Amino acid sequence: MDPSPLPNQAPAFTKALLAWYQENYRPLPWRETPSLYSTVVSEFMCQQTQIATVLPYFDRWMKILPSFEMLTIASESLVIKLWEGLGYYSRARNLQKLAHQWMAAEPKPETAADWLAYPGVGPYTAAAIASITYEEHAAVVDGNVVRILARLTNDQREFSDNGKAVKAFTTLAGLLITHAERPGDHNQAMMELGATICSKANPQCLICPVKDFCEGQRVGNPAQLPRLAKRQIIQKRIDRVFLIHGGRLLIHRIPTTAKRLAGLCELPPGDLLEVSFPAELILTRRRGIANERIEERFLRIDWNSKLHSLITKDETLFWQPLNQLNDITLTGPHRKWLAELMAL
DNA sequence: AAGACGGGGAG
DNA sequence: CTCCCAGTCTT
Repeated sequence: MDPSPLPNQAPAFTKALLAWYQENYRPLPWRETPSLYSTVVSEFMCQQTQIATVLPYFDRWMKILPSFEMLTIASESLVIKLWEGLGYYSRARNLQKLAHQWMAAEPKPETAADWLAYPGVGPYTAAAIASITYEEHAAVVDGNVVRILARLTNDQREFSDNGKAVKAFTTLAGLLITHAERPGDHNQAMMELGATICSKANPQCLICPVKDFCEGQRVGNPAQLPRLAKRQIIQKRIDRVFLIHGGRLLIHRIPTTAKRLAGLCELPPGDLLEVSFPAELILTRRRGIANERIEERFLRIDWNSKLHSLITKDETLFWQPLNQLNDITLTGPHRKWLAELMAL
């Protein structure tokens, strides 16, 4: 006899899930002394970023900017500096805008619908804030939840992208949280389950607290779900210059009007300085950006008068003293690779 | 409905 | 090396 459909078992499901969560949750810093502010900050940082990466950033941020009010007072350059290396810098700018809006708001936003109007807050973050801080029965639907629900229902559909999958499981996620005693913990438990037990690779079905509700586990291959189409990877290559002159390093400040990394600093692109071979190739590094695969080649060039005129003419190029490199905000990889370049 | 947005950890 | 993660915004 087939088991009852999952929605009919929602009360028992959330009960089992919460019981497991209470005994097994990781003591993350934003769970120690929860507040609206710490919840908002952690949710912004965790967008598209793994928890382990976020931890040191979160701790430093909360020490320096412990409240919405402090965040509104801070300079944008400090905010970006604290975000250096996390990526998706619009999150940091949106977070500061949000702080300003929240300070001015009266009455204060509480529901997910209220929060959805704030910059940088989409369906996921709105539900997270409303459930964790205000115990609203709003379900988060992210990659973790999609994976869990696809396996629970043994859903074999193939989704062309993550957005489609999220939409497909939003209704079910909402049904499951309806009867949750503590909606905030229910949502966090779903994410915790996805991060630890119902992981993408090698799910630990034997110790899963909701395996009795899982059609995927009952029928066959939960590890194969969900079925998501993979995206094409684009290959790129860029040459950059590593030039030190008079105790200063040549830096390129990305225009604030740029689409990506606006306002941040980087090692100057070679084409900006009209660098041509032969130049001394001193380091090659690769990195991924979204669906791009970028190879960066670093060239050592010598200072000359032609460069001087180019640099003087271009306002995005400037000299930064070597002992003041921490005063500028570099892109994450360049911050890291600069140490290697200096050692050469 | 697509594409853009950054970076790093895991396997 | 490849994959993809506590998504959102723009076009």
